[in-house]
Amino acid sequence: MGRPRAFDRDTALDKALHLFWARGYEQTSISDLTEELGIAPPSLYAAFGDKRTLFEEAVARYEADPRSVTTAGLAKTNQSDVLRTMFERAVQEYASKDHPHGCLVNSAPELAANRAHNRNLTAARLREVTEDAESSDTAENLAAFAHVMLVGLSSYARDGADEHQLRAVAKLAFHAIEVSMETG
Amino acid sequence: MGRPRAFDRDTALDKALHLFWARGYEQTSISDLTEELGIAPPSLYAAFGDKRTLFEEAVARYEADPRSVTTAGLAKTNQSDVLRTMFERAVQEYASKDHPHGCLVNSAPELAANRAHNRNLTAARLREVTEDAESSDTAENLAAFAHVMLVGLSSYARDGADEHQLRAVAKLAFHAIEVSMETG
DNA sequence: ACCATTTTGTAGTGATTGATACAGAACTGT
DNA sequence: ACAGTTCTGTATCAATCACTACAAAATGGT
Repeated sequence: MGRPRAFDRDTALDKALHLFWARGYEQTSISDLTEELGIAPPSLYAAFGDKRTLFEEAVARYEADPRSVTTAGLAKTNQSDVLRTMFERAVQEYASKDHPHGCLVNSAPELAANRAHNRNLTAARLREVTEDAESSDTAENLAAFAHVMLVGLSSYARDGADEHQLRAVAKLAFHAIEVSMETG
Repeated sequence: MGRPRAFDRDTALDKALHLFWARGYEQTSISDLTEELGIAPPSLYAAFGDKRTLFEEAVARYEADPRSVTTAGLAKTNQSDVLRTMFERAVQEYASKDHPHGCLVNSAPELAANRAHNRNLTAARLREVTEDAESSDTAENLAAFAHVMLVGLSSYARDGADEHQLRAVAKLAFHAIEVSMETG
């Protein structure tokens, strides 16, 4: 019913996501968005609501990606695999040339709630797959350490570090985790 | 000569620093600054130049503080002490109630050059205090790991983590470093 | 007392911000 | 063919951005 939309909403959302990813929420203006998406402001507002709503939908799209670092880790069935998978995925993704460097969620100051959610998911998963019951009270600490590392790796990638440099750091971090799990 | 300044330049710079620290460069407007500093725009511009120059001077003031995390670490005379000092200082400072949470340099996207500088200083110091010559080629990796941790801890503190939570993460990180140094 | 110099407060600059009013265009259902 | 609905493009809106023109006020030097 009515005049059909002249652009593809999904690809437009994807372009918006990449803009927010590269520049951040505040630094991305409506002018930037309408130019990049090739549409006029009224079309953008009709399709996505206001700027904040568009940002939230873009973040939701970002987090729904199965390539997501946290999501990939949660699929594993023991603590070591969960965390190694997260680090390796971060190393591969954060410096990728296919999209802006770093992690959208770990870069945006306004996404603290998302970070807390991911950290909680990780902690819950680490508790879930724990075999030795005595190390379960450190699941929160392990998750906190892992996500602190991810934030740091994201920043490092944004500052220009390549995959090789990220991996060198991740290797040290994973070392810490294995030692921690052994000593309980 | 001429009419004397009606405000103290040094305390004004300090207030500006705290505003930038809490909100970031782009998110801090001239209006915010003139209101917080209690002066009118012409006074601000006459005393500090434009916004960017004021920001740079504020950052210089921030980094000149001897309580600075990196500075404190560089004073130590062996690798373990250098890094432990940095972590402990970060844990104490990043969640302090005396000033905005986190680290100004590790939070601002526009301060990548400062981060690289601090990382290089740390790597150089770690190389300098190395006794075992064979572990010297990992000084860059150690420094990179440490500063990735610091960025992550800064973000964690900004997200609301308290000193206790930061210390739990830092303890794991320091564990990683000691293991790495032992295994060469 | 007067001049030169610097700061102050007021008021405003043009540019950009997020968001819209409005009219015409393009579709569907009857 | 026509009504109803939705989208598009132009042309804005008020608010805020970083920044400054201007004149009065406050000093030191002579």
